[in-house]
Amino acid sequence: MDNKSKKRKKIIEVAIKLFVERGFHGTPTSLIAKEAGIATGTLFNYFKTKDILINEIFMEIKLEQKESILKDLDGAKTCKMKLRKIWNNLIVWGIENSEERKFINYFSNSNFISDNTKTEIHKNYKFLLDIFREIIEKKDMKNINELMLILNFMGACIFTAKYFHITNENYDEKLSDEPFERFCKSIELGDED
Amino acid sequence: MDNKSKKRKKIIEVAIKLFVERGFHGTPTSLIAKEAGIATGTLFNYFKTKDILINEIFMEIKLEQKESILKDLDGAKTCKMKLRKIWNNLIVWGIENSEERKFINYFSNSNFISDNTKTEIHKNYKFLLDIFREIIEKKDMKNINELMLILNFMGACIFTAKYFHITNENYDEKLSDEPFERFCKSIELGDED
DNA sequence: CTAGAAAGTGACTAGTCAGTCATTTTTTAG
DNA sequence: CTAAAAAATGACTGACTAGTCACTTTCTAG
Repeated sequence: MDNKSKKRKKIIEVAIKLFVERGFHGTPTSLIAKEAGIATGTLFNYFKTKDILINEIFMEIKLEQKESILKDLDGAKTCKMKLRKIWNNLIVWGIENSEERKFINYFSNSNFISDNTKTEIHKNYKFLLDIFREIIEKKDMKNINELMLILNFMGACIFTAKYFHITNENYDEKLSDEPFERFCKSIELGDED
Repeated sequence: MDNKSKKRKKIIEVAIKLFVERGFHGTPTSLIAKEAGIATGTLFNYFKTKDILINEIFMEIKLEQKESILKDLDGAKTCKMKLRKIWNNLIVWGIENSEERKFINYFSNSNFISDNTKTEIHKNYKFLLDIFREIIEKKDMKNINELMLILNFMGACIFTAKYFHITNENYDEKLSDEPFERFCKSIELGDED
């Protein structure tokens, strides 16, 4: 990686940490620059405004998160295997990228992230819908509410992740599998599906 | 209610809205005062500092939320009836108190809320633990992880609520009951339990 | 080496903010 | 009514901030 990319990465890294710790307006650009080891003016060579900075950070994290979620998904043959892969990938990403996870959690519903950014990300997360549509079709769950089902899955997954954040325990795939199996049981998704 | 309580309530009401819209540091005390129809100095007669203001708001909302969750819980005889009551109460509270819900969602994990406030609230939410301990005992689920079970329930409930926030549909208890029944099925909690 | 381009710098500007306090207005009690 | 207490006011202070820009340093291509 060239010097410029490195510096850019460093800015983003410290900005994530500071924004999570102190909020958007609570974090002076001068402090971000100082922590990144550059002058204030230099920061604005990389990001035109503070608003653009936080939006680009948000976008980049969400795209990285997406890549992590999709990792090794091709190897999963059945729907249940796919869901388990996503489940584990998402939780592990949150544990291994703690600051990024907090950043997303904190700013997802804030007005600092523009509608434009939110729309762009939404497009990039359509893949989740496709996976669930496959399940609904295969299991012939005609009457189920699609969005409700996805939210159920995400809720179960995110709150399982929360368990590991709260307790600070190392990730235990066997323990994490219990709520996953409960979720599958609740929609009668078997190993063969 | 006397004039002082009314004015205090008005300050809290507009502060919630503004904090959600603009963040903590993005909301000047002068603006809060203006929107509440008082002078800046008056605001500080009611709340000694801006920090105290946001912490008191957080505390009051959480206590109101608790009261709502517990409403009519005495009438529920079985464990499942209790859970269903909590489930509905929590979702309805979030729909009827949209700004308060957003405020809690936004600031729960922020550093603007002091550890003191967080600890105090934690004490006030122990009742949830008791209800789940009763279920675990009754259903003889010795090997289940207590915290994980509670988080599963909360996740399912909160993300079902999210469905209604996203779609902006009116609350449909029948639709909401589907994920609730799925949750019960997943832990084999029947109507008789 | 050199000269022009690119990157970096930080003092500075114009504006903002939390909280104060001397003063005014309103309320209360006799 | 009156006088003292309580509540409200808003101009003001000292501190801070996003973003600029004239200047310096570093890099690059010939």
